[in-house]
Amino acid sequence: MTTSQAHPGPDAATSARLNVTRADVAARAGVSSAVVSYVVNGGPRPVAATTRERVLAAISELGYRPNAAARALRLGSSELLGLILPDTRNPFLMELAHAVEEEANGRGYSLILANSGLSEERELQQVRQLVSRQVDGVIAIPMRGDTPVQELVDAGISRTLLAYSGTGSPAVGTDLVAGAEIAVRHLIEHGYEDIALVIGHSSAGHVDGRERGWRTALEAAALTPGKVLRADFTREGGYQAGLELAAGPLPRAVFVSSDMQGVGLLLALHESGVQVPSQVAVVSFDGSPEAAYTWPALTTVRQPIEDLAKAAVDSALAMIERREPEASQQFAPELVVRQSCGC
Amino acid sequence: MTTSQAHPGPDAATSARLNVTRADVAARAGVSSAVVSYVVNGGPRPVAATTRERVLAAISELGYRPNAAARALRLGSSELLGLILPDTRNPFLMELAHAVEEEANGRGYSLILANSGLSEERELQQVRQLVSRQVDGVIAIPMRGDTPVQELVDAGISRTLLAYSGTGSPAVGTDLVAGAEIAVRHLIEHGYEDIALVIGHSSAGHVDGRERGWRTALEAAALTPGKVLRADFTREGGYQAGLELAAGPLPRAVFVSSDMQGVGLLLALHESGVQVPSQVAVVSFDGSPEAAYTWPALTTVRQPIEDLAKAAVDSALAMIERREPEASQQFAPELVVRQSCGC
DNA sequence: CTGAAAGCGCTAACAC
DNA sequence: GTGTTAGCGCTTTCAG
Repeated sequence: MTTSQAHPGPDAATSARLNVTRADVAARAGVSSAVVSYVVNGGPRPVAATTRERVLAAISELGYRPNAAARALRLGSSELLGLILPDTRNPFLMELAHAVEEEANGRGYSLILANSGLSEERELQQVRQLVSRQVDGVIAIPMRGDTPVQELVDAGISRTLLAYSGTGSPAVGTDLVAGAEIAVRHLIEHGYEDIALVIGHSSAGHVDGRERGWRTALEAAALTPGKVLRADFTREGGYQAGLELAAGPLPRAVFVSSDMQGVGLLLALHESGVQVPSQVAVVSFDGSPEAAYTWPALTTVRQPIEDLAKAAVDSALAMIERREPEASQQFAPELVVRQSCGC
Repeated sequence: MTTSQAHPGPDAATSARLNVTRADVAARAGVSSAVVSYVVNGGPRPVAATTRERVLAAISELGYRPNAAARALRLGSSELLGLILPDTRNPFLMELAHAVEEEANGRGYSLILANSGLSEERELQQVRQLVSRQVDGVIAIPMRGDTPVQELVDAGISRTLLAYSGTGSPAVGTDLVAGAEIAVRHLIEHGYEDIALVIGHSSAGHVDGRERGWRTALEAAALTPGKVLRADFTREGGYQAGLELAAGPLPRAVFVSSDMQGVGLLLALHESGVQVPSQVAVVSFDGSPEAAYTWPALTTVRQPIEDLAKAAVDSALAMIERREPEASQQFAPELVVRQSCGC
């Protein structure tokens, strides 16, 4: 194994074998370890300028990096956030995860990514794992059951729920009802009257805001709600819905509750020889990048991902600092007009 | 703040205020903290069955979760892996990340996701952050410069490079040359002779394996290499390449080096009124799910994501345990035939 | 402005 | 089979 030879780093003898500690730095700088602490953390006590110089020099000569585990143990705070998502392969969720990561990093926190794989049991395992790891907060898109969230509450851990509002914990989300209304109103302005809906499977006792918005927009225009197709929030789900749509009497337009489903629906329609938008117009939801590259490009309602991420991290950190829940927040989505609607 | 009231969890008084420690469990079970350690970790010393029962009971009554920071400090091992990717929004990379996460979780490791955002400076920051956090190993798709990797070497941290082979660290990757050859041979079997290439921008002193494979397959069939288009590995990059292709004299087929580019290319071709596959046939590379839902569906060369993820985690852990680098590994990709090639 | 030292929760060597 | 205890690297109070 070749180690550093002619490269400008810490000297090989020191770095070859493991950890440079605060004591090493202190010795090299001829100060106590407390002083090293003060300069590394910029406090809590002031340090003379010349001493600071010597310490900084020692740090870089030795290639010293503070040990976060020790710090976490001492402080009871790991500066780690957990992010639990139902599916880390969903492109929209990954956009979100990316934005959350940026936001968290910008505030000195790292992110542990955890995938609940759409199973509540898995979600519970992940929560426990995160609790064990002393994360300071958790941001989650939770499953329906609330045992996992309850464990966070019990552990006294900051948590904020993304997308779905929950059980007494602050939630940050997009206004789904408003988003669906925007989409459907746009379709209505095109003059379409028979407007179908593609949405997820209904979970007991809860009607998705997008379904409500679709319905209210239609009723407000004195139109009768069209066909409702329920499918998974996946490309395959949308594909199946598309086949079903193509089989029956065609609606004039469809509001599809996610871009992924929209992509699948488009394929099914193509394969069935149905023209979009001339025979069936489509508006979808989410605003993932993928939707801009379909044929025809999808008109979609964009969720304000940056806002969501920022608000979620804000909320989690506020709760960490003040140890009490924040208020929930909803953000307004926005229509992105492309070709699939007939524009 | 409402805490647990009528729910079957740890009793409220204990859990409302922070951490249950090993000592609490020991006291409640009437044993020493060492014994608690033995039952939690299943060793290193045996424990009598009845004692174990009492300890387990105390653990669940108190809702005790071991403190990973303390454990990490003591053991010098955090059971954390860092994954550094150039772009956490790239769907192919996310598939990979997902697979790595599954694999790591299955072996008791959690994953810290870090995004280098295609900048070497950012990559270096991320590496330092991970070193600080005492990650046991790092899996990375590194940028070209090797300072960041060198810092890992200096810190004595296990590292394995994904995709691009590097500077003395073990690398796990797909055999790009073979993959490109498979794609191009398939196009040749269709009888196409003028076969273009869409690939990334060439970086100094390095020819992408896919370019080499494209060339050798063509030469082996005594065909002259067609046009080479260089573009970003993004949908937009592929779109630009597609416009350029549509403008000039059309090749009979194109090998596109990534599905994302393929998606963009398809859109540009549609917009330009070029028929796929009848006028131009397309085969792309990666095997992302997205490629199955384009119109027409993309024939693509699938990278063996699961194998890559497993090998990368294996390699990282082997290095952690044995403290010496593993050998590099290459995996064979596989052709997924769909419609864009003319099949 | 700087030093000494206690202690965060855990593991494992060593005693019994 | 179980108990005692040192010490991992860090922060911070309390003395100088």
